Amino acid sequence: MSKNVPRISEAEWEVMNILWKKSPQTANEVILALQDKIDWKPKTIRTMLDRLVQKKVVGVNKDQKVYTFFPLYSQDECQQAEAKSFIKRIYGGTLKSLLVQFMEEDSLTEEDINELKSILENSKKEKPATNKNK
Amino acid sequence: MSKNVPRISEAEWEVMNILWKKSPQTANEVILALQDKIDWKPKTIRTMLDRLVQKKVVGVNKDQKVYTFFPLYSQDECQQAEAKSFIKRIYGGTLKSLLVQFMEEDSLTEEDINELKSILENSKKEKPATNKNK
DNA sequence: ATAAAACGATTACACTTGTAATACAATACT
DNA sequence: AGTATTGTATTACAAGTGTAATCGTTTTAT
Repeated sequence: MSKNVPRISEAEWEVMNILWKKSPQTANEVILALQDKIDWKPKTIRTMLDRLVQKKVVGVNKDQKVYTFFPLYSQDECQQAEAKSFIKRIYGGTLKSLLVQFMEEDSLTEEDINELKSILENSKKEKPATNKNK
Repeated sequence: MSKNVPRISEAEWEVMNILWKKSPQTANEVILALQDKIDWKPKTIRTMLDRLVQKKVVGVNKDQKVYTFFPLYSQDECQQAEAKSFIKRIYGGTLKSLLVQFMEEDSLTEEDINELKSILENSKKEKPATNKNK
């Protein structure tokens, strides 16, 4: 069903990733969490938060003196949305070609490969009747 | 060694995809090729081409009366660059998690899965000493 | 109670992107 | 040769993004 997630900019993703790890969080907590990861001024992070709220990707709780923020979409939903459009744009729609490329470039270790294989194995999907349209 | 590819915007990718399919091409050829795919005015496509030239992602041959355009980077290089940054941003760097998600969402058919598996199988990479750092 | 510090709201500003239109030059048609 | 057409160059313009700073208001520490 995937409601359509508003678009999240590159910089905004950094903030979302923090909020998905734990929420709700105050602006300051987010700022601290991002501190070592990215070199942004606190005000900048605050701006990102405000924009995410405007976009309605993040909610605010204004009940306490200090606001807390929390995601309004699951990380999965958002990743899903991005991945779909990304793969379509860059790879003409097939996950396969992405994987092929990673393989060819050998950016995957033997171990990665095994892990991926086992993921695929374990997908003996038990959905005989769950025909969820195309 | 992957020179660093300039950033290609979403709309620009459409144009690049056309040029990678065949090149060089005149602006008009590109316009025709995109015609059914996207609803852009010819002028718009022309703008994209010009911007790609500015960014030095596309080259121009001005020797004939009508210019022809051609990519300055391989499709692989560009996909690589995008995929890397994308996966990092969205999936915290692991291709695995992307795959897992596609699996879970069962957006993959039984056949897709088999195909992916065989890709992984066939990667009995013969590179015993090519230890390419982490 | 004041002063300092933190928080929240508003404003800034340049660059990129999507989406063209206008102006000028070269070609092509009549 | 003159006019229509096509190609190229320049310009436009609003929305989105990266990256904050300023201005009040509320807390907090002295």
